[in-house]
Amino acid sequence: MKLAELAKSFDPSDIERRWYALWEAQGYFNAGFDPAKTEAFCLLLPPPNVTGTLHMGHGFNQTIMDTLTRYHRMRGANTLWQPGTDHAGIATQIVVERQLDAQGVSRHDLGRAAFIDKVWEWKAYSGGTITQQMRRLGASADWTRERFTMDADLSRIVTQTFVRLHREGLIYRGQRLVNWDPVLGTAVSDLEVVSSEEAGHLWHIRYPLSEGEGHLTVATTRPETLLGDVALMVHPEDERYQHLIGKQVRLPLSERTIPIIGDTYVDRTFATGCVKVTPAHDFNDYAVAQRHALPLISILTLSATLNEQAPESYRGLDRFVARQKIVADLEAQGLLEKVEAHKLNIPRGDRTGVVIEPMLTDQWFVAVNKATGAAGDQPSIAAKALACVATGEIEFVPGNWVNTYNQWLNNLQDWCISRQLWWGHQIPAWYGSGGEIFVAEDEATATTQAAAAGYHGALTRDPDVLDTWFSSALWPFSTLGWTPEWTPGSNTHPALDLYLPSTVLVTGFDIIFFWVARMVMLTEHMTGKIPFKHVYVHGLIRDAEGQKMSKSKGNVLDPIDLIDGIELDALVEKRTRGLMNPKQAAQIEQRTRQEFPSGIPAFGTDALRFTFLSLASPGRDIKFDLNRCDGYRNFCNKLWNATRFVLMHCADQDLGLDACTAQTVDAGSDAAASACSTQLSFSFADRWMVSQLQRSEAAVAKHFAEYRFDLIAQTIYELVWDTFCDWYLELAKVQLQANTELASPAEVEQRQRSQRATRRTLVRVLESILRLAHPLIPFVTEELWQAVAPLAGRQQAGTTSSIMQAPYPTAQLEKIDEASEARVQQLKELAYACRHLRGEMKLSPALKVPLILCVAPALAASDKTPAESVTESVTTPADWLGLAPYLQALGKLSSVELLYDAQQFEQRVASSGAPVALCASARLMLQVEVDAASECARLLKEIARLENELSKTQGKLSNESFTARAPAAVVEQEQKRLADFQAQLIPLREQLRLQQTRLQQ
RNA sequence: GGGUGCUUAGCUCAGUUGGUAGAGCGCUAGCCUUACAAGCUGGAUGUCGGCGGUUCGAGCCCGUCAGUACCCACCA
Repeated sequence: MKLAELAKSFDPSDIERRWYALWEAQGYFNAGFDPAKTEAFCLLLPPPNVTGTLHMGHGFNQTIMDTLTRYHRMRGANTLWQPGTDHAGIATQIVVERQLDAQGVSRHDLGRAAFIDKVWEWKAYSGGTITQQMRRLGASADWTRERFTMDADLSRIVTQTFVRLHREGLIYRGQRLVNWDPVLGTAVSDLEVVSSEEAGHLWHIRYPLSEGEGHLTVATTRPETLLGDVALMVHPEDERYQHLIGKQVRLPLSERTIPIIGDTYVDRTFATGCVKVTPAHDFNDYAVAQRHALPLISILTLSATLNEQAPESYRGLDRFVARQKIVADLEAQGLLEKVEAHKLNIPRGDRTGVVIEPMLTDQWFVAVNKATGAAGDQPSIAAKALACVATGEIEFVPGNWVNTYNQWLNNLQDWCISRQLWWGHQIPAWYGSGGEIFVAEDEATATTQAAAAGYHGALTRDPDVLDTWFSSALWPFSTLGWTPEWTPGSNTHPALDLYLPSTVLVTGFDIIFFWVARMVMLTEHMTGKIPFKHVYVHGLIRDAEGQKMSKSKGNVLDPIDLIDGIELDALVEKRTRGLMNPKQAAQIEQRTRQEFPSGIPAFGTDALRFTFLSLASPGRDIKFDLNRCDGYRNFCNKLWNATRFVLMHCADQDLGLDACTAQTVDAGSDAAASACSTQLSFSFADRWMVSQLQRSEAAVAKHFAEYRFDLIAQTIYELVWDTFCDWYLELAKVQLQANTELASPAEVEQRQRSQRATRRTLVRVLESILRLAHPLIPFVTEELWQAVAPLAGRQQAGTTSSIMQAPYPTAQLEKIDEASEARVQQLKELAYACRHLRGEMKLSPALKVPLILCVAPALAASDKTPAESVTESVTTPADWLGLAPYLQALGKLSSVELLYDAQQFEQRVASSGAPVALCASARLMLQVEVDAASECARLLKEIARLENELSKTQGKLSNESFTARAPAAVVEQEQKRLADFQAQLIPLREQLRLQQTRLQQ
């Protein structure tokens, strides 16, 4: 590509789609199976809901995964990013049911088969949305291996796993109290219930004693469940009630009498200290009933209306309607003592928002705490999952998430895996007419099993499906083509051999329980392998105020809108469309218009990705700040324009590549290096740039190893902007200036060799930077690399290779050049001193002024030996002369005059009264007329600053315990500072005296 | 009740063996400087939440208090 083709400004939309399509078509994302490669890197995409759309959390999560994948791929590993989607049983079924509702049809009207067909239709319609959006983010997942949890092969593995676990006694069916969603009509797991504090009441109800006068008063938040009470309970040591234990009370509104029992579960200090026991409708009461062998009386139907166990007048009433009627009836009978306002935690289904009802039902469970092994002598799956982390085989990053993981697994109850839904993996269990249970991979096998057991009647398959997370838990091996016959290393299952365990799981903390722990349990048990080696846990993306993004708050950002930009009206429409509560629309609209008065500009994918990465500090949620996006779009533009600069100076120029190819220099061969030296003459600035590059490369490698994406981004940002653009390009401009006044042919020759070296450094450093940055910002780097790589000898002109196939840069520490670094450091300090002086003097940037630079040792007045400073690394007049042209350019100087005689310098200062700055032992004087008064003020300020520093340092050094106990290097450093401050103060005070004299005249 | 974070410039955040407090954005003064005004150059801005301890020395380590956020468990 020629310079002419690189637009003046960077336009992301133009390049993004083009490159993605090409990468995918070329198969660059495909899993690696190269036996010659020693490393393997594998990532599992946490499968998003197949019918979902991309949100900021996905964008963040996937940017991290893609960055890791691209990094390891370029580093030469066999690489697989395994994508796929989840059938998301409950969520998807709800969506389709709502669509049917809108047409006035229920799923029961359709019937199971027709309903499932409808869901598949919906999946076919909307199933590609999220994976298409992932592509917009640049996600380099191997789409040829994309899986869906309900694919035939994955479903088969689900069944096989279920059957095996059942055979091993680790899956069982039983009647238990489970969380029941009465609207959805299914059980849900503990994790799918969210409790939040809501305003309610505490009803104080009198239970008359069966014998004699009096009553006990019970406080309850759920008066309607009174009909299912089987006892009253008091604390056995409660003196108020002790004597009543063993007596009976009459259950109000019912003909039953129930006993009074004692149990230490009761808190004597809360309410009346007397509790009703309703084991069929409360988890704690259920446990009490088990302890006391009490009966269970369920008074609710599965849709939470009162059933035939309730007195006739209540039957058929909804639980909340029944509550009102019961309270009214109690009041009428004088049994309602009082009603108090009371805040309590209400459990709701996380998908439906419906109040969850503990319900006694038959369900399937995974026995997570049951010993495994044929003889029952092996640890439970939960214990094994704990062990994988305890031994360090699986490592959490950041490490403190281990606590969360351990705590959960240590308190784990059996996992209810059956759901009374239609969309999902149907449970492979068949029932005989007498309740016989046959679990098998298919009906034929079940029939055979039944026959063997002596049952020859009809079989009915269990209508229930499995919890979505059951199939998700198998994802690490089900996506890799697992079969029960797999033995590791047998070459029959190459993907499993290479990619199980995967390298790292990248996830938010919210699914450690849902997914991470369950993957560890089931993958370990089924395959004997851990599912992944590292778990990188990242934070949640929040809005600018730190609020969770949610539809109802109307603060959701769509990553695609940040990439493409969106008009205000469209954004408002999007945020207010389809609200559960349409009343919020006005407020959301107002806030949106206030926050984004002109909509959201298009930042492009690279800027968005860079923003995510630079915000990815460990252990922190992320307040997403659009200003950062803006800044990183500017960064992409900076890189773009730096490339324009390099191309402008290097395209069609002699870069010395013929004698000295990129590869041979990389190899560090002496022969190549000597061939180079005849053509190339690298300046200290060139060597400094190369040296800085090595340091950044080493830093990036370290940060990748530690998953510090924020620091990777920061390192690259600083390398590009500060080091390469702000300094090296400016230095290179000086080196590339056409010098027409060279006298001898030898000087001309030397100039050519030097400029050739500079161009070469420009091109090769830029080319390395592009590769270094590619995993973070893939699109702009690819686009620019196409233009730069041929110049750098990395790519043959006219070929179609990609930066994706180029190797990742690694630091060559032998190229670190401390001497050149010291010289550039000195040059920078001199430039800063000039600029600072100019600023203080309020000189126009357009005005070029002469500089007189005194480099004689000016410390004669000090009896201390000047400690070594960077200045002393430049020793010869020739070196000083070498710095002059750079300083002239960087400091906007018309000329640089060097003085080696301090006295002479001081005379010049005295005669002109010009401002002087200090830079280590060098002194700089700008030859400009200054106002003596303002110069005095400036000097006083500077002297005061130095005196303050000086006294701090003196204080330290006069402290004997400091000099005695601090390390020698630290003491030495303080002594050096002291000397420097003293040395600097001398000329400043002299200068001040001079200016004050002028002022008086 | 149990657990985990966080508190550093106006805002968002870095600060990894304890040794001179940083970045971006914003603010401000000035610049169309031959890659970039999505830019360049200069400047201002901090009792590093409070208190106590360890140490020659603490933003960092320890204790404690306060504020704040989240996770788990739910006293009916």
